Amino acid sequence: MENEQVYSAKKYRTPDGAPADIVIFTILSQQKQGAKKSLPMRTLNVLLIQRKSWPFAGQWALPGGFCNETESIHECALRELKEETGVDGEGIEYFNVYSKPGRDPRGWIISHAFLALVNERQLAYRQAADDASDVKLVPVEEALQMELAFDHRIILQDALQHIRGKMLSTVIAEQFLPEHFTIGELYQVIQTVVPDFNEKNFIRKITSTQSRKGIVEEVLDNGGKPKMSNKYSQRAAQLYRFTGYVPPLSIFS
Amino acid sequence: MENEQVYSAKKYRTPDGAPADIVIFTILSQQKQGAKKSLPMRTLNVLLIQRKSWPFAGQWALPGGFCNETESIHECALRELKEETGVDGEGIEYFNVYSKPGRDPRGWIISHAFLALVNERQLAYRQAADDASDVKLVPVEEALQMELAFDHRIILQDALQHIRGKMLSTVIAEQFLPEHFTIGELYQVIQTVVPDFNEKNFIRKITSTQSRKGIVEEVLDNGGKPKMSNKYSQRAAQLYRFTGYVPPLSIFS
DNA sequence: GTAATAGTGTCTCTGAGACATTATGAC
DNA sequence: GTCATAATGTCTCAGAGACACTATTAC
Repeated sequence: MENEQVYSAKKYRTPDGAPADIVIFTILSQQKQGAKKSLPMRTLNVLLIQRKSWPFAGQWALPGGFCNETESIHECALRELKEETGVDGEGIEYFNVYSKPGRDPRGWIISHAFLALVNERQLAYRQAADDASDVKLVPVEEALQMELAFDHRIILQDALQHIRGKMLSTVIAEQFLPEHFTIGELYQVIQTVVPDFNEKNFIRKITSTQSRKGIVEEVLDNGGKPKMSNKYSQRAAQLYRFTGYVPPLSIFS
Repeated sequence: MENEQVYSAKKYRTPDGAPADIVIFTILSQQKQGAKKSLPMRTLNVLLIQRKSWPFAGQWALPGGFCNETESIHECALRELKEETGVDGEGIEYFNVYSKPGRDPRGWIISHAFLALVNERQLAYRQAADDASDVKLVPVEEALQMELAFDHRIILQDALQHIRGKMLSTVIAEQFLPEHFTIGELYQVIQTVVPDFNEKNFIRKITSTQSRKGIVEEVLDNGGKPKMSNKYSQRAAQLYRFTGYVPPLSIFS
């Protein structure tokens, strides 16, 4: 049996590595100046590292690293996320593989791309990892203009498209929100990721429309009264939380 | 540079192979007996091959094969599909990677799973390929009960879940249909893949509902009159085709 | 008062759901 | 006439869209 394994494994040219690359998205908030209480400016950012060794030394790239034999690629991505950002993420998702011959000058290297949505607050302790001389958050629009290492621009584009679809069809917005949030915050998060998103009576649809009822629910305080927040406005807004329910989607309705 | 490549590539333990496995779905139709003209029984089937060599010799498995250095994994999957079924498929889709340590007794082998939807008619010339002693189509429900090689049962389960989501959110039903089809056929194809699918006034929704208008369009004959078909019924039914339009989906409407 | 956001009232028109009903045409 | 499927009629009620209006409260 051991013989057979060796035989089979060495018969052909084998890949030179199977890394996981992670597109780590976060939303940065910036207090609008002038206004005292107002909804912040939010921007979708992506975490990039500056490579310090060949190939593409000095260029910016997505964080990632090679997978070991003893872990699955998913575990590898979690490990890299932890190393790169200090985040114990659960919300990572695999979305594509990149294997075009010649994509990596080091050889035949098949990259597995993940995306992670990380709350700005969780990124407080981020630091440069072993093979990066620097780490920074870059607004996605800006990152897409940069000359990233490898095929990382393509990966970023794909990730962005993927996250946009997910933002509207699932409840991943919760990754960017505190546990309790106002409808205004939710709306703003969706718009930050999907700029085209524009729903007129959003509060009504999300809170009282029959078919979507159950996506969010109101948060009550000890006395059974709705919890409110006036963090962003003079008039306090009601707080909601996600229930975990996701309505089924169908183009055939 | 050449030195650096070799250095980098040989520094670590590298994978022993990166295959593509393909879940090939097809719908088989069976004339109902008794009735002369009636909609056929349709069953979702998956193509399996019987392995003739170690490991899992004699067991049934998904078709697939190892990727070469000179091709992307996507190209590899297309090649395997062609070899296995003779189909020049365009409609293949990558959906997941399987890399759990120990999943393949031959070593560290990371499998990339694709799915293909193939029309029953295109499968006419299928034949056993090099590393398979037999090929057959198995109803998915049955295949899920079988002891498949490797982690192929899991892969099949994931593929099935994936195709069900896609069937309702995109227009992949067209892969299973002739160019011109009746609303009844479309309905039946959807139901074959998604047994729970049950829409009451389907014909109205698909043909006259504003928001879905444009998914299908009527087919006209030379004289500008709607084309009809009475293949499945005494009363002729109108024929439609897909336009390629897919309405956007959102849980926030 | 003003600013900035939260939330409601009201009207129209589309369309989903539920069925019953009618249409067609080979046999 | 029968059978099997195709298609329409009709009613109700949910809900999307538009947009003006009111509410709250720190400053």
